[in-house]
Amino acid sequence: MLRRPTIKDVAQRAGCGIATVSRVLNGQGSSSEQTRSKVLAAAEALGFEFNDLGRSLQSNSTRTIGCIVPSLANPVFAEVVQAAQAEANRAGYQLILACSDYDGGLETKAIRTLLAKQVDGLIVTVGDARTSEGLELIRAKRTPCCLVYNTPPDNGPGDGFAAWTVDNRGAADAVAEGFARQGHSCTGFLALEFGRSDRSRERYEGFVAACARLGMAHPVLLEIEEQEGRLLQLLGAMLAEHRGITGIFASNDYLALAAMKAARDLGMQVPADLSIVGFDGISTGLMVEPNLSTVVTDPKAMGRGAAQTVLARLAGLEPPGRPDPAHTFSFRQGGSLGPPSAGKSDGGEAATSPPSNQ
Amino acid sequence: MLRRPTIKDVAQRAGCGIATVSRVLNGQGSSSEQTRSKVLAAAEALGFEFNDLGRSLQSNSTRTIGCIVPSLANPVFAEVVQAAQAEANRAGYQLILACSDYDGGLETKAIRTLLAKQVDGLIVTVGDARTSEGLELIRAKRTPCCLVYNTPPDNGPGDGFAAWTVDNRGAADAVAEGFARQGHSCTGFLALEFGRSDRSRERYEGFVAACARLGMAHPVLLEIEEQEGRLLQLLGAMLAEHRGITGIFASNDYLALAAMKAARDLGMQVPADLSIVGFDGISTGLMVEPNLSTVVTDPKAMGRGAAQTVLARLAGLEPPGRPDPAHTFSFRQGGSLGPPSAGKSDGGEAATSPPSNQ
DNA sequence: AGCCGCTTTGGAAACGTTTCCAATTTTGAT
DNA sequence: ATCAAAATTGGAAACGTTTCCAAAGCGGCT
Repeated sequence: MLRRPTIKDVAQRAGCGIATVSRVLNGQGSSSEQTRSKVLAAAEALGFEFNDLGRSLQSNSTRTIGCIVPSLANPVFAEVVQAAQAEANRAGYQLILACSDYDGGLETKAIRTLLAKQVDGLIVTVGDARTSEGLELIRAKRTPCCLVYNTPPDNGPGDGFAAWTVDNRGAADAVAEGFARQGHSCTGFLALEFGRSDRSRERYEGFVAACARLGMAHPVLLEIEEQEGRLLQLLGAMLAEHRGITGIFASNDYLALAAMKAARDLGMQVPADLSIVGFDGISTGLMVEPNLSTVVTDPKAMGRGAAQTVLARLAGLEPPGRPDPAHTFSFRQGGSLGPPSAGKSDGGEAATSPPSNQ
Repeated sequence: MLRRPTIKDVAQRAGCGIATVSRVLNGQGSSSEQTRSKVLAAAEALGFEFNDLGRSLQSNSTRTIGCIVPSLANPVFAEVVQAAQAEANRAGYQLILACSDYDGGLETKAIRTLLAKQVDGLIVTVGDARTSEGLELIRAKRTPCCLVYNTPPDNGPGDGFAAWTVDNRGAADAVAEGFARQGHSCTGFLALEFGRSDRSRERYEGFVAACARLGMAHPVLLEIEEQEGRLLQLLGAMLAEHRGITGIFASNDYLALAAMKAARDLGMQVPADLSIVGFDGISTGLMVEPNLSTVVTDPKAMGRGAAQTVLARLAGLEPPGRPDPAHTFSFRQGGSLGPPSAGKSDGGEAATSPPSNQ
């Protein structure tokens, strides 16, 4: 009595064929009242539950959607996953999750594994949509897929993929304008794992372009490597090295918050000595003093949208329309962005407009 | 050319039997150099990849572990999942994730679905281990399972399950001592979705017992329902209603942080007018001013431990030893816990001193 | 040449399900 | 009663894989 009962066991106990059991238990085809009750009784008595493997093998569909994100430590992705899952469940699909840990090798491996498991669709955030091997695999297998927080490039593996994403360049532009409005000219861009996230790269490029457009100095790229622990010291060293910087644009809110803490620990005032702007709009940003200025995005909407896109494709329907890029983000002015204090506000190209208010 | 190539196609192209292809591609059994290269060439040419469904059906193992947590919005569970996933991957297993959204019905459904998918093992945090239907299903199917953050009861569905958990009562005791040491006597316990989390209940019960032991007043239970939005107002109303309270123990850090913000918005000083202690030790707690006093737990260790326990059972090995309950948490004294200000510090039964300030 | 033992090979069964189809039973109308 | 139509039923194939087992190939030994 170790083995789980199969449909055969039910058939035997009910004294009928397996086809009949299948029909009764799935409520399809016709069956007499008498057989129906016998089958039901047998299934009940044995505690029978279907085995999805046989089912999926036969039906060529697993009612399963794979989802790959860099990490759940970032609440943005946690929300994406949560929303995608809710949406998938509503449609009777299950989500299989994998995290790539910002590692291209793991990313590829995860995609390969999920494809082997015959997921019906995929929702994916890759490190770099221009070079991802995993996307090649997905394309080769023609599995419906939607990118999240990645911009599909014009060529390369990601070309032609559906995507729900944020207008990183536009958002970076808004941030630059925010800095300019407060009278900043000399800024830095803070990124973690810069090479492993095309989002980060796009934000940086957009910021660089916007700074140029606004006559601000070319932003200093502050790239740090490690995640745990030493972040504070690294940041301290960088701020010490680049004294002229009056504002920092961090590629995500976690970094921005860490930078705020580091600045405080270094005896600097935010925003008087150093303004900080983040990206994502995680809720923690609203809990700190001063509030974090940031680019607010809607990860739930992204996850939901991506899921709907994949599900629509699976159902043969029209995918939902995607939002106007300009509405994929909003700049939230918080207390962490203010005019640079007199002592620090330096020349640069923007010296013409001194801070005026507040 | 729509259909994905199967092992049969490879066999045909290589001019051999499917058994041979299976052996070559899996590197098992013997095969001549000549056949090997022909098979490899054919597989390569066709872009063949194994279909895990057939494989799993045959081998009666999916190399898949199911994981169910209430929500990913809580970073504690995000970390649990992350750690469990890393551990599972190391052992060649894949994690299938489902979130129950703190809903018993969804929880049962998710467990049923994962069992139907023939997961080899399960890592689960249920709402209430004493009554969970899902645990019954798992038990009936004899699927190896480890609880996380649940205490297996002496009877009921969870009885006898392995578990990696925190000593909630012990931790609540430490919190009560923390309050007592600072001179608090009249406290409140703040819980969200109280009935849906046996962790919350244990913390409350432990806190009640400890308060009694320490001669403090019976804590007021502040239970709020909604998650989004109105939390601030609700909290405000409660604090206004229970003026005598000088300290709040929140059942998790999110609530604690929200409470801190609410207190501030109400013009109260933390900790002078109101001390706040949380539970979990999420990193955000260290970023706010003042620091959040909290019970620090190690969700990564829990996730890792639970995964190891399940994996060991699958491999027929001894499960790893579980930590001494006393070491499953540590009380972190932060700035949000201090002595009550003179005006508010009241005596004994709390009714004796009417609210005085603000 | 004959035989033994080793390597290599492929047919076939099995895993649990759905579904086609043909066979059987029931129903209803004459 | 008879017959056609409709309802019910179960055998068998199919999904893609692994593995058992018997057969075939082959080298070297007497």
